[in-house]
Amino acid sequence: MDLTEDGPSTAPEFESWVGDFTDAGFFAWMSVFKAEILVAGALDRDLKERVGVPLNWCEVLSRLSAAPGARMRMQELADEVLLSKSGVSQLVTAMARKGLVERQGDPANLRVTYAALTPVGRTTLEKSAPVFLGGIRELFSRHLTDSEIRTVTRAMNKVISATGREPENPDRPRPL
Amino acid sequence: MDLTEDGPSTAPEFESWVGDFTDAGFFAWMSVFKAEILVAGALDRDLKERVGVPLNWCEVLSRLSAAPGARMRMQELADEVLLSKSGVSQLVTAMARKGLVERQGDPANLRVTYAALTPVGRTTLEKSAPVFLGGIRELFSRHLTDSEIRTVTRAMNKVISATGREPENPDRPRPL
DNA sequence: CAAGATTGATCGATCAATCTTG
DNA sequence: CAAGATTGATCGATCAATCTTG
Repeated sequence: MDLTEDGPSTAPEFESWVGDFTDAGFFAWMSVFKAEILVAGALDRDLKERVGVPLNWCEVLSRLSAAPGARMRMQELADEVLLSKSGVSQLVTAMARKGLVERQGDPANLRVTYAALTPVGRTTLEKSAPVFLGGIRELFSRHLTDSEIRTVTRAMNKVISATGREPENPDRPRPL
Repeated sequence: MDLTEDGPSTAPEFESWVGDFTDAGFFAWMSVFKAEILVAGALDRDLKERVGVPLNWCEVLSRLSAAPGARMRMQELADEVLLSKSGVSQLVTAMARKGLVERQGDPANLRVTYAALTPVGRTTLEKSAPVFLGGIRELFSRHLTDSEIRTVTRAMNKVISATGREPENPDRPRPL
């Protein structure tokens, strides 16, 4: 914990640096924490019920479809969906069992494995994407003004960057 | 999905109601999604490493300490920490095994069970709270302006309310 | 040995089934 | 029967260990 730098909303100097369960930053965090869990949960139930595919799978399908050749290295995929290497390995195994993705080796570099979208996977993506996007709108963005959407995005992207990860890049969108 | 009502950021009528992976609402959601996962993960690792207690446990301790009599019904606790009934039951069993909480029956109503904070639990809370709150500041609120904190809180609380849950109430804070 | 990936053990959470009390 | 809680089966994710290739 570095106490020498001051952020934008640091408490006055005569207060403890720790803050307490009553400060505004704490409630802001709690609001993000709860909103994410509730919306992601509802989204996941929706997708399972209406398309038979969990939120995670939907994310993977959408990322693969946006990648060149509709495929990605396991490592890279793990990074994008915020899963561990082993997590992605198991996930891809499960999705492959359903025929949505396919493992492909690279003859030029025998160390890497690609996860590749199959035609069935693409069809499933086309079915799930409207539910996914509609859910995000109904559960989340519908309740915010354009200005709030901009502020929230900017604020959360700063938080993401501070962890050393890349925020989502709107200039590299995911076409359907 | 209800298509008859219009929210603040609905697309123009000539566009599909579904939106696509490129719209601002989608990127706002992704930013919240990622930020929550990354911050909660870092917070959890921090707490485990420095206090030997996961984020969930810390939440439970803090909620119990804020409750009248430092105890809550299992049901109520489940609701506050966004876990299922069985989830809380197992969680309390695990925490009780470490002596942090205690199950208490109510002689007046034999159906309910209380989870009560023990003295050891209170000591653990006092050790973990600074790490918890410091982590939130370092990982999250430090990177936001006061104005962003206010906007994010208001926006996420609207989203939470729309799911039918209660946002955190700053007028009922959690004293340490 | 480092990079990339997988496997097996384990942990945490949910769901469905069950139990007890009002 | 409904409310409150727990138990057992199962699922998803991680970590540590292992395997293969550069």
